[in-house]
Amino acid sequence: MNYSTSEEDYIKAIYRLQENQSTVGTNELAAELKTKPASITDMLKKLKAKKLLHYQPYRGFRLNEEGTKVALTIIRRHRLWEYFLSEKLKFGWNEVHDIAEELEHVGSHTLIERLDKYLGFPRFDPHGDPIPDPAGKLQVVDQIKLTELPLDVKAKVSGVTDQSANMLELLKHRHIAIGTSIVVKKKFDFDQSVEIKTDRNSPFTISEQAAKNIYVQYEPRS
Amino acid sequence: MNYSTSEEDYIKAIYRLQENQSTVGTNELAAELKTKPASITDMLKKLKAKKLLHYQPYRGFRLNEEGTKVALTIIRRHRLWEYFLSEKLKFGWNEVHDIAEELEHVGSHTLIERLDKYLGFPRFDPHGDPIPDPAGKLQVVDQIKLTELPLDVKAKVSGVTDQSANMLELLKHRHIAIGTSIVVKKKFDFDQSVEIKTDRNSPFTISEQAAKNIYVQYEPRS
DNA sequence: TTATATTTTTAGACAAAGCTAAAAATTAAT
DNA sequence: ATTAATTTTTAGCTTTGTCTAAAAATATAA
Ligand SMILES: [Mn+2]
Ligand SMILES: [Mn+2]
Ligand SMILES: [Mn+2]
Ligand SMILES: [Mn+2]
Repeated sequence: MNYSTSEEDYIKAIYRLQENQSTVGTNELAAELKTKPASITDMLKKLKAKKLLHYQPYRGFRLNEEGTKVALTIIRRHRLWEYFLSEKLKFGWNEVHDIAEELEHVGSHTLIERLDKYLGFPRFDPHGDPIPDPAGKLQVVDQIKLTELPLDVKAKVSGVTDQSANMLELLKHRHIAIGTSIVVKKKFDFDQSVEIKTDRNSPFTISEQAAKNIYVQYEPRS
Repeated sequence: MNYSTSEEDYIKAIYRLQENQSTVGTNELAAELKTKPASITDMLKKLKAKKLLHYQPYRGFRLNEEGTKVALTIIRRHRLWEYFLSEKLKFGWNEVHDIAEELEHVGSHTLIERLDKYLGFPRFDPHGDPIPDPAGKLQVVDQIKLTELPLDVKAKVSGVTDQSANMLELLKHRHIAIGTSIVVKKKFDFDQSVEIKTDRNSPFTISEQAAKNIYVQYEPRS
């Protein structure tokens, strides 16, 4: 089957939202895609007709097996292009997303497989997110939130959940990137903020809000 | 200004057609784009409203300066991607066109400039066609048709006009590619067919139809 | 358990891009 | 100079994907 750019973006957004919740709502998806709820209902009918999701009017929706597979191939394309842009064209990790958002819709199967090979079969994109394999299997990563890391244990930054411009700016300012070594020196119970130490900086404090969006792994990367 | 995928394909097709003739017709463009004449008329009105071409109903049309500039930036994107696909991803020169036809519509300006740099500022695409520079200037190439090459003068294949699958198959079979050294041994006045000799083959004959689509240059490449 | 608020769907419109069939203009042929 | 053939445009319909405003369903609160 072949899907339109719009359909692909909807599928991808539903996948993203249903990772946390068990079922996705209309308003929520409308906000995610910056469209209006009415448009969501329309598209849901089409995607249901194409048997990509379970959907009971008023009851919310969820991708089925086929829909999930489609989502993962789009995510694969997206993340491979992000890797290309960052690794080969030297874009900053905060610049790659928007361009990949367009490139991901170029359909050719061979294109993606050759790109993958050319890039050396990378397993993580520049944001630390795993790249699904050709069959749509996702690497399981043993990463934990920075807020869950025990005191004085050295770990490496492996991913960032919130990839908004604001968050990326904060990380850039603190010289935190994928691979940065990091140790939590203190947690303040008052506001859950954490004091951390990286190789390149003297200790500093970041908010809980920031910390819970940063993922780390114990030393050896899987 | 920003143009839709359709608009870009129309502009590019008009550019291609008006290279030979002074003015382009509706049926002609419809054939080129595999659409119906009525659709052409509709789109022409839009492009005229956007001031990209001269157009008098029933009288034909032609890109103006602005339209030509737009056409050349699309062609630039197309040919840079073709070069990438062929050079980096090892696609055959007969496979790159269709994929580039999609990639060319990804708009980011920086993307194209960085891609250009990454590729080492190539000046010709895999079919031997010149890549417009960032300002939209086209290399002038001193190439002539194989039919115009004098007898026994060594030249190099520099381009192919007809890039249909059939033509490319013929060239592949004869081991003719961009850069191949070639000498015309004889021209048959009866049907204008030419006998040629390449490095890798004993002499053989090709039709006028094929020969006039092959362009060659005298030894030093500009 | 009614009343109120929120969420979701429906109804009706619109712009982009395409098509078919019919009308109009232009060109070519008697 | 008519008539015939060809080219081009117009009129009217269709499909996607979007929107606003109103109606319906569900959830929350008094
Ligand atoms: Mn996208
Ligand atoms: Mn990413
Ligand atoms: Mn195209
Ligand atoms: Mn080409």
